[in-house]
Amino acid sequence: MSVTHTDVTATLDPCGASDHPDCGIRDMLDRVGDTWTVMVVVELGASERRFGELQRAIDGISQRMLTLTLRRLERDGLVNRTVFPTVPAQVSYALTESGARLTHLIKALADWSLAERDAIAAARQHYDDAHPGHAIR
Amino acid sequence: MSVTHTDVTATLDPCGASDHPDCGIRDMLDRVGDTWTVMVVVELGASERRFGELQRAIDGISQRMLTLTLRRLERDGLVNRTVFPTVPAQVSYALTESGARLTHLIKALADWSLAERDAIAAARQHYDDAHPGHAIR
DNA sequence: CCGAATCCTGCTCGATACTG
DNA sequence: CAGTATCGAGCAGGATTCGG
Repeated sequence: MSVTHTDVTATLDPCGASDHPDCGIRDMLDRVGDTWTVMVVVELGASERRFGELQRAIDGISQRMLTLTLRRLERDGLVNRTVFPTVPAQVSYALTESGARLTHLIKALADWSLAERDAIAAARQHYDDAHPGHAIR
Repeated sequence: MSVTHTDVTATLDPCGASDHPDCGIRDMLDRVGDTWTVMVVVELGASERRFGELQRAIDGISQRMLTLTLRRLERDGLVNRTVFPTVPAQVSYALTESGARLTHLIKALADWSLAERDAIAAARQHYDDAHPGHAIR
């Protein structure tokens, strides 16, 4: 009873799923859904970081993916890249204003995940029990 | 100055990027980031739908992906599947309570996307102008 | 009408090695 | 330290076909 699901379509309708396939929101969703983007933004949300610091902080990320992720974020104006002409070179990354706002969105994602995780885990358990051998994934 | 990015790490830290690789939040992010999941949930947020209706409403989705997406949502307890034993069979899908709450999250995503889309488009344009030939993606 | 099964392809990502 | 370049494996996802 508490939850009503009415106004989402109001927001999405002008460029919603029902209409033309590409509406710009997809680009954003792809980024948020990206494994590494979220982690990088969270790290940078804590404080400005250097390349190597990020790589060490984010477990399992490869040089390549860190580079790509940072480039995309930079391109989208969510991260600032600063090069210090020292030897060897030092490069620092920090969130921009837009990046900081992205941070709020990620917080919403995290809150939702934490709130729903138990319910979803239970639902999965129940489903898997009811459908043995039927591996969805 | 309006935007502070402090408490995100507070939320994510207990199972954050800095720590162990898998913390459950990733599962959720993967779903939200999924191309079709969001569209399906938005459609179902408007109203209960049948399989064929969904396929016609969501432009470009294949049978296969619609099936897979719905199965995952069902498994996670976000969608209820109801079979009417008519001939031929009719199957209806509707959001559960949890699914409706997911709807709120998606609204947050959509709001953010709309709010930032112009800034990001401009940033990209600027970046691409400054880095010609350097295709990030 | 709903969906499972099979095949096939392109793209993403990881590993590795090399520059400034 | 901070990247770029290249190659190869794995998997997501489209097309197609068949079953209930």
